[in-house]
Amino acid sequence: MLKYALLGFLSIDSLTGYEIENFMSVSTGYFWQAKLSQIYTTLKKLEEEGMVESLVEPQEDRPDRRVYTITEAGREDLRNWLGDPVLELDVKKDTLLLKLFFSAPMSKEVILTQLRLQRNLHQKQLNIYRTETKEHIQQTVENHPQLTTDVILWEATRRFGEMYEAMYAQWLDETIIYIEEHFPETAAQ
Amino acid sequence: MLKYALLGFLSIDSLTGYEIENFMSVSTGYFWQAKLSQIYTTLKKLEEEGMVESLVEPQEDRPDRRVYTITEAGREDLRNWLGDPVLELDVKKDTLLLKLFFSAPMSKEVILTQLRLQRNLHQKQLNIYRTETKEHIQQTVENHPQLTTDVILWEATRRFGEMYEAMYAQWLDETIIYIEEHFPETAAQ
DNA sequence: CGCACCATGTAATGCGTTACATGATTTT
DNA sequence: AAAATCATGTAACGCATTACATGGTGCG
Repeated sequence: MLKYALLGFLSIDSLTGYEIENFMSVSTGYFWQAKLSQIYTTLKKLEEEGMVESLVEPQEDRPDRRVYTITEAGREDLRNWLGDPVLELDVKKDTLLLKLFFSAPMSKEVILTQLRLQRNLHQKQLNIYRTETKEHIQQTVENHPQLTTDVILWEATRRFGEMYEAMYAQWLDETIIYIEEHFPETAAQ
Repeated sequence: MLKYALLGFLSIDSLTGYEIENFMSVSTGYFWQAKLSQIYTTLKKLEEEGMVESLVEPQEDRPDRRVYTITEAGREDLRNWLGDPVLELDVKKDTLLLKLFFSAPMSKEVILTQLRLQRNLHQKQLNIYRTETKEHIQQTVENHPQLTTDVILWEATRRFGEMYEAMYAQWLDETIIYIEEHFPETAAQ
């Protein structure tokens, strides 16, 4: 599926693998990520499939840049995928929830320490969505007015991130209070 | 990490791979899932590592049941993992968000169809958390009063699922209205 | 008559991460 | 002096899914 993320970025502009990784980490990164190594190998595969083409720009004192451009076949594949209805919900693996589920043998304090730490992490992420991510989107529309339609959708995904983190922090607050009041002092086992 | 989910289930009771899959699909399934094939191979690996032991119960007219029991080493490994602080947020891959992010070249109607379909899926999942999952937890505590402490934590994860789906549905409602009012009628490209 | 449930496993394939390999320029 | 940025790629490994292989019982 990374395939379509790459085609998506290249449908906006021709880019190198390195540049795609940069954009990804501040945009789709919160719901779709990849390491550089996987981006490079996937781009290579996409070129073999005829979905993208690459041109090498020689550089001095640095590795040459390999700039990828989407082909018409790539655009069509992307459009078909975008139009395909999403019929199933993605399972969202969550380490904290998994630990909490099996934490009955742990002490109340260990559980609360976990939850309070998590509270900080989610609050930080919430602030990122509200400041950095928001600014990033606003600057894009100022510098590239032709992306106004894209920006409407990017802002919708940013707003999702904001609501998600606010909900997570809220749930943690409630859960911390509940555990403080109802979890037995001594371990169950 | 599936390793710890399996140790977690076996820390509550001795079970077969098949039974673990059944419990998983109605409990941790929403934040940690695995296919039977992976469960079987992982249990085998855990036995080689000395974390679990298995006994074969012969059966007639059916494959013999292989019942796994957690060892003291397994319990210790699980406890260590449960106490380890979770320092990073899991990236939650979301196909719908990825599609939406790159949907600027699609028509307004295609996008709205996607979002409305998704609205139904999340509403259904919300109902499952509110009815089936809730009943399942209540029956567990009635049939196994010694699991009262576990059930406090299971209910917390169920509540997370409920809040998550309610938030997702809410975001979809707002996004649908926003797109209806602000997305251009003709494709941007 | 077909489907779901019970019950176990292996093999092949695909997706993703970590480690390896290189190396100049710019910022702190 | 150390770390981050720019810039590309391969190799090894680990985690996850799909397909293959087997087969009886019970329900609608």
